[in-house]
Amino acid sequence: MRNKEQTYKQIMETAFTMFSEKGFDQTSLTHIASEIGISKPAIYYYFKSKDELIKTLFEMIVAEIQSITFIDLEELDAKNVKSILYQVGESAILRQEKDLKFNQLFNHYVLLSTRDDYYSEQLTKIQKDFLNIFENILTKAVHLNAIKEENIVIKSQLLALVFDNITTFILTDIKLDYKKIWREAVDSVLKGIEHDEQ
Amino acid sequence: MRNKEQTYKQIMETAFTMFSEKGFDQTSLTHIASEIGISKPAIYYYFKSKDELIKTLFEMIVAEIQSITFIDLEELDAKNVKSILYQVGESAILRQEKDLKFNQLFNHYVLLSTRDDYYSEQLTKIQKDFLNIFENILTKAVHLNAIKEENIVIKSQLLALVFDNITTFILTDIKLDYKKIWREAVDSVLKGIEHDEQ
Amino acid sequence: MRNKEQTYKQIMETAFTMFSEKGFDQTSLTHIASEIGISKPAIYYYFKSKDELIKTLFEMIVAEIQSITFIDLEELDAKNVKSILYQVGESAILRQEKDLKFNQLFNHYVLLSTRDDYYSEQLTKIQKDFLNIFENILTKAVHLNAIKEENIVIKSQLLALVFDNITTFILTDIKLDYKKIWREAVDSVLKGIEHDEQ
Amino acid sequence: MRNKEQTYKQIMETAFTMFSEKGFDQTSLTHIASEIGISKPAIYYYFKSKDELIKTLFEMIVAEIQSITFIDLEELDAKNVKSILYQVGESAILRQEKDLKFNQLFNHYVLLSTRDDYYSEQLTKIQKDFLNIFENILTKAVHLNAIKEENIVIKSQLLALVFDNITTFILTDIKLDYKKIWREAVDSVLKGIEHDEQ
DNA sequence: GATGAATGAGAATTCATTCAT
DNA sequence: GATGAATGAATTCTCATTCAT
Repeated sequence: MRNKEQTYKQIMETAFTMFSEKGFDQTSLTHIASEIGISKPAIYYYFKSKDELIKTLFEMIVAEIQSITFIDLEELDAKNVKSILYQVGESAILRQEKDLKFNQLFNHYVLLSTRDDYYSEQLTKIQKDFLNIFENILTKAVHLNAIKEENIVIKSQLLALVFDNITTFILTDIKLDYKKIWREAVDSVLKGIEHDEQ
Repeated sequence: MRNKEQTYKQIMETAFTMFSEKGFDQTSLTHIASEIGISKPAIYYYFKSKDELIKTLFEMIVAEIQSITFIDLEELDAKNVKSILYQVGESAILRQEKDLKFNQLFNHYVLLSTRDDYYSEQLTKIQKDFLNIFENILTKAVHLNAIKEENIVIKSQLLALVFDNITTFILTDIKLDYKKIWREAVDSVLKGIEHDEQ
Repeated sequence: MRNKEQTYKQIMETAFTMFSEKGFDQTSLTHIASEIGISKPAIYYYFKSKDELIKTLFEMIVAEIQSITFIDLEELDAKNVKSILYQVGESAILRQEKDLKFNQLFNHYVLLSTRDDYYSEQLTKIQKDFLNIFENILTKAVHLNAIKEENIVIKSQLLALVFDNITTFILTDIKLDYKKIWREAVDSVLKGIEHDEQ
Repeated sequence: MRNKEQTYKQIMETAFTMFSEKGFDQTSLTHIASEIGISKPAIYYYFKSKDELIKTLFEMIVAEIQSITFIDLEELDAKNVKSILYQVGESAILRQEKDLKFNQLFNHYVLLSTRDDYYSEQLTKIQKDFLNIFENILTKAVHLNAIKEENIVIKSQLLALVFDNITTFILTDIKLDYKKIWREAVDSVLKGIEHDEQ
């Protein structure tokens, strides 16, 4: 009741958890408020509407995704292409296994995007950025002479699809060795286009 | 509209369309009934509750998925492993591009599964079946001496993930050459483990 | 619970009374429903929204006003101009004294019209019709040679204003002899323009 | 904005405008506060409650009405009865055309009076004062031998009703020549009871 | 087979009001 | 003098569900 920042944070965190677990429609502000132990109108003090809360949370998530998937291409050199690629996937797998809620919530936004243009546009942007990451890595690798310029657009899209779906599969009850699968993906895709010294 | 079977069918079809477009929570029985031009209680004549309608629809979808993804391993021989794999993906891509609603609705069930054990269990089964398809193909290919026995479990899981995510990506606004991506996936995965005569 | 027409009528009547007594904002659907002894959603079965209930009631009132203020000009002849005018006012005064709620509710619509174009337009129409009634009577009287053609537009507007405000004043606690006032208005206005035989 | 008096004035002025435009129920303290640029609780520093703000504003209006409708009977003499009466109406019409908000707000209090005895009593008093003004003028005119003592109570009430409704009609979209109507009213009412020299 | 009429529960939102600071 | 933070109560409205007919 005293600390503004704290209440705000609590709302965001509780919303994050509840939305990720039950979706937007099944999570009422009454639920959120009573979970935190505040009154419903208190939420309205911080957010103009439920939609605004959902949107604010989305922006937070987007920012986080962008910071997480950021890769410094400067680090890339002829020798470490593969290990960088391994690492990108492995760190995502690790994070996802630790914070299942994150991707879960993200999926709710994906469905929300089918009925709301704002989310639809934003998500398309994110997905494109995401595809670009792998294309940029492979393109740079070509310039570095680490791999041959062969079908690299398609190959990078393939990697992106695998990467993306691994994080989704982790949400299911199916326990696979996702790290190995990712390494296999990287290996398979690069096999044959790596230069000899690699 | 008088005919029992017909009304039932109409309810199922309308539910299919509306659920896929707006999700379960955003589709009320009132909407469905008025879309068909029947009264709301009429739905209760055919389905005990909204949940039961959702479940019945799910069972229909599951049956359809199983019939669609069925592959007759008998057809497989040493020479056509790759083309069979190509075909599996391509026919799925074709179908999906024609009937976006199907996968869209499936995604709603995926999210529903996070808060309902019944769906969670069913979906896990489906995903496992799905993983098995590719494992069975590759295993058979090994027996047929078409490919070497090298990491084939992981490889088949990799193919399954790509296959699965292609159908999901088709739903987004991002237009990629999914057929090429799938061929690349098959090629990459089999590269190096194919026997010479292949 | 059984009779559709009855429930509808009850809602309309209760809304009529409560709206006229407390205005639209201070009358909640909960109030109306509990006054009738039905549930709140029952009202929604008959009216799409509170606004629609308000509008339906308005249309009823407008129809009633039109039927009440209708005057058959055919009845008018050179001898009865004054007595017809007396009668118009007296019957309105009588009705208003019997059904205070009616004009009270009408006043709420007048205020509503300041924030809703629909009501604003409708009310302007009604007021104009109303002004026309007196103009038509006086014009006809001129044709009948009952009165001289002298300032009759202004005179008819004057009568309309008096007529209108009498019904409003009746709502207040001030008891005046409204019939006498109305007769005085008619007499004053016609004085000097009546033809000799009148 | 720092100054106590000034903030008080701003609240009163903003309340005046907003209440007159949207009525009491549709004007929230939040609206008023944000319009002024102060916090909602600040209003509570000056007024115990919303009701008190409404009441204070009412008292201000009543005072203004009384000052506006005050007529110095001393000015009246046998020659200027009509011109004084013309003037009373014309200045009211002029003022009203300039400040529509005033009468609009007054109307809100009229409706409020139907559910609140305080306003009901106050308004009755005002209306009576108002009726008295015209009665006093005509009575004085009789004493001055300007007009005959004939039905002057009813006549003065008639004038009051016309006067009152003119200011109300100005609020509607109907543009009439209110000055002419008023003159017609005065002329009609006095016609026949004026003394010859008049 | 189907519906008209109705309901209880619960949703988002707004408001006047309070109080520690 | 003024406000940030919060609340209880109320509002409109929607929904899944029921049941007599």
